[in-house]
Order: sequence, then C-alpha cells, then structure tokens
Amino acid sequence: METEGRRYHHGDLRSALLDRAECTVRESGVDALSLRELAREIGVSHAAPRRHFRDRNALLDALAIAGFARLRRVLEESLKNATGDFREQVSAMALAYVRFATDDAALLDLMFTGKHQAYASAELGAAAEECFELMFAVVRAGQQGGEIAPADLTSVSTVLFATLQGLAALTTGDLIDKNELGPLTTYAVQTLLRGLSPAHTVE
Amino acid sequence: METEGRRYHHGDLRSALLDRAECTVRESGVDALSLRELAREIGVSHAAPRRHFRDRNALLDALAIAGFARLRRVLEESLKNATGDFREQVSAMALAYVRFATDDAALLDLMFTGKHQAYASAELGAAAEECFELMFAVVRAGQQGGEIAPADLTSVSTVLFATLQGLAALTTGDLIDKNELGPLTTYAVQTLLRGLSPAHTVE
DNA sequence: ACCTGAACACCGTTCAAGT
DNA sequence: ACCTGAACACCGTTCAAGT
Repeated sequence: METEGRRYHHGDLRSALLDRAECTVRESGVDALSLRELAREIGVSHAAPRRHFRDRNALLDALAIAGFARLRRVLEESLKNATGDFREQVSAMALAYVRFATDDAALLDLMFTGKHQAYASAELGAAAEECFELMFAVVRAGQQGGEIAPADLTSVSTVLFATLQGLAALTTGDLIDKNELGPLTTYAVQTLLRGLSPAHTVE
Repeated sequence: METEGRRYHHGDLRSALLDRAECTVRESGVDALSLRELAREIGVSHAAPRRHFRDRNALLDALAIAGFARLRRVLEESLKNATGDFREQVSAMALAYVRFATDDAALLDLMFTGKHQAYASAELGAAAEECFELMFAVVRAGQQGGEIAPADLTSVSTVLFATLQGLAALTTGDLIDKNELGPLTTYAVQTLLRGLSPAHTVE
C-alpha cells in the first residue's frame, strides 16, 4: 500500500532521509552524518532536504523521536514475554533496555543528550515520557504488590533507570565487557531490589 | 617562575591551546571546538597547532587525560574530607563524582566516549585506570571491614560506578533536576549498600 | 624547532530560479 | 509544492617555504 506516485525524484524523500540517516548514525556515529552526503547517497540535490528538515538538528530530532518510539515497542515486548512475577518483569525490562542502549548507542546519545533541544522538543518530550512511564508503571506495580518498601516512586524509578543508563554507558565506553553486560545488569537489579525490599523479608 | 622566553609568538603554545580548548568545551561543548577559531583566539596561524597536536582528535585526547587527572584529585580530596566510616567514604566520593560529571559534562563525555581512542589511548587508559582504582579501593576496604557481603569486587564496584554515571547522565539530559542530584545520589548509594549488606544485619 | 600562507576538499545554510 | 544550482562563510588537513 506504499504510494507509487513518485514526485520529482523520490516517492517519499522525508522517509528516505530518515532511514538512510539512522543507518549512517548506527554505523558511524552522529558526527559522521553529513546532510550533503546523505543527499548524494539518495540521489537528490544537497538543498533538497531543506524542504523536510529545516536544518541538521531538526533531522536529528526526528531520529530521536523515532528512536523513542522503537524503544517503547522494545520495552513493551519485553514485558509481554516475561512472567507476571515482579522481579522477572523488572529484570526483563532492564535487559531489554541495556541491550537497546548498547546496540544503538549513537541513537541513544541522540535521544538523551539534548544537543538539539531547541526544536521539536514538545514531540520529543512526549515520546520520551511514554517510555519512562513504562518503567514507572512496573515499579508502581511492585510497590502496590508489597514487593518493595513503599518509598517515593520517583526516586526508586529514577535510581533504577540511572543504573541501567550507567551500565549501558560504561559498556559503550569499553569499561564493561559486552558479554558481561547481561549478568551485571541482572546483578544490579537484584541488588537494588534487595536494598529496596521491606526490611524483614530480606533473605 | 613561568618561563619568560617567549619564542616566536607564544611562550607555550601547547598549554595555551589546551587551556583555551578546555574553556570552550566547558562553555559550548565539544562540537563547538574549532581548531581554526582556537588559533585565531590565541593569535597564531591556523596551522600552528599542528606542531603540538597532530589533529583535532589528538587535542581532545589531551583534554581527556587532563580531565582524568583533575577528577582523580577531586576524588582524593573528597575522601580526605570524609570521616573514616565506610558509608561516609562511599557517599562522599559518590557526591564528588556526580558533581564533577555534571559540572563538566562535556569534558566527561570526552573522557568516556571513545570517539578518539585511536590516539594516545595508552596514556589515556592509564589516567583512567588511576581514577577507577580509587573507587575500587574504597569498596575493597568496605568488604574487608565486613560492611558489605563478600561478593565479586569488580561487580560491586562496577554497579556502583554505573549508577553514578547514570545519575550524572540523566541530570545532564535534564531528566533529573540539578537540585535533586545530591539527595538522589545519597539515596542510591544507601539503597545499594543496603542491598549489598550481609544478610542478617539489614535493619 | 616552530610558525606562516596558500591550497584542497569538504561542510551547513541561504536564495533566486526552475517545473 | 518540491527541487536545483550557484554562492557564502566556514571547516580540518597538508605542504612548501620562511626565520
């Protein structure tokens, strides 16, 4: 059902730009992304992208938004494939997150480091919020089920999130071996949950 | 005792470049650093820096090395000013780290994201190792003192380190309010230590 | 040894003009 | 509406040549 009506040179230049750009970013990092080269690869004049993205940062913004959408799907998927057990849910989501964050390190950088915040930040913010809300929901469920002590929801979620972000960052920075990321993530989650558990149920 | 013997135009071009570059990076980020502009600001031809740094990445490498040296001093200072109590030591170092990481976010990025690993990585690696060893030493002391369960030293240190890195990253990314970074860091450290404490001493 | 000046091959961005 | 081609002001890097 893709539209066949290619206009001047390309059916959908906007999508083509985004696809190619994401590919370049994944392979070579953000710094390697050149608008001119992108246009060349697609076979369009170097000024053509201007119609769809007012400048380089606007394109990066769009990439970040798409990234959050994909991350959300990845996280939802991980929850669906886990059992209903609280610890299982948290671990599954944690593993899915660090995998995404390290497989697509450059994209994740784009999503968080607000080097381009001046632009579509409303839409970007919304896309990001949806992802964070997923993590919050899991933690909230755990609190309500009495799995962890009833502390401030935001603090608990944020610390958990930060730990995952840090594990991914250290892996990207070659301080954690990629093969140890999984075990280390599980260990970190277990330790945190143990620290958060109601006092007398600590085994 | 600064050397007065200015040679062609500048007494010590290398130092001047590094100082000015660190300043620019701190104020405007890595991407804003231009070798030509740097040379212009210092009042030297645009090709002069080549004598001291073979290219832009080599200069960034040197900045990263200097950053690790300063971080090390900051961490050592924080330990000196804390009491001998294990939890105090860890908390003090943690707070010092996240403060450095957020105050000098762009520099920290330079220090970890190995976008320039191709060059002086030997020296850079050594400078980095000295910092990490400091954190390791504190954790090791805690284990030997029986403050935390005798688990794998590397795992414990790495998870702690990752959490700090993540807290800093989320703060830089505006997901944690700068005023909450301190309290949140203390909370994270306490939670982790509680999760790591020997089973029956959990309060 | 250290620096200059010109040159090369790239950028991002802008804008009149074409269809 | 969508794209082109030329132009502008920047880059990083290289290299002969100067002192």
